[in-house]
Amino acid sequence: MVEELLDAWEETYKKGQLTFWVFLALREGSKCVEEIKEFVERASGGTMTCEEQSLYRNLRKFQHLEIVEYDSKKVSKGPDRKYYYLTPTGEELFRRFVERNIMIFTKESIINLLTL
Amino acid sequence: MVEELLDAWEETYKKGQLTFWVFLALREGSKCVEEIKEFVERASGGTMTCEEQSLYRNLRKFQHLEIVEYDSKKVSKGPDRKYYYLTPTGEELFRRFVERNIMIFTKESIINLLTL
DNA sequence: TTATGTATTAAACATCTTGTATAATACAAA
DNA sequence: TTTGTATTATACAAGATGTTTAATACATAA
Repeated sequence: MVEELLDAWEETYKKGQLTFWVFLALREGSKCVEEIKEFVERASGGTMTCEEQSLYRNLRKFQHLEIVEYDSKKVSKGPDRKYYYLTPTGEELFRRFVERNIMIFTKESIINLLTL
Repeated sequence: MVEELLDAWEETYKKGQLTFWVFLALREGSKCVEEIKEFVERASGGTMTCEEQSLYRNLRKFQHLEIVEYDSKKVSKGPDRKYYYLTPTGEELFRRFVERNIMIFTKESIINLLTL
């Protein structure tokens, strides 16, 4: 019984947190969708996951808000990939967000990513 | 412009986190709705807020799930108040949740509340 | 050239949470 | 009896993510 509650709680808890993780990913350097997804899952120790569709949707929105931009890069196979990065506005937004909110990580691997 | 984005981001970011804060509050000891609200705002350094209606709604749901119960207590003025507390199932749920998820607080005032 | 695979964009629907508003109920105290 | 307060109940709005289904664009292989 506790398992179902736990799953439901976790699912809900993570809603709304993806933006934060995307910013965390892009602060490391520009990344394509696949790399962002990998970053999120790895950096969170597997506790955060996301669908690529959600990333595409978010990134397009962030583009319109002018907080991310991208460069198209050729890769070995298939069509070009878009490598996203934070604009100065995006950087400032993230900085302000972390200043104003309680940010929440107990795993050492994350804490050093939060250094501003 | 950054201000509006920040407000919108924060509003979304906090959705789904109230459950966590309610559990955090009740782990300190049984509390009525008003006290839970005060706890959340104080313990989060003002970064988390919530409406009492949302607490009532959540607590009723938690009751049905048998993760919280309450005792009615007489107070100096007005009708009795319900003082909620975690059931053993609720305690276990919280413990498991914190084990399984990256919990995210940089403010010292919160970190010691997370001690299990 | 044609067919195939992959990245990306798009739109719609479901589910869930919180904010907000509006009522209704229950009960203590003036 | 009237008033104030705690609680329950309902409904709607706003947002986010998961999921599904298509469509578009383009590189590469056959």
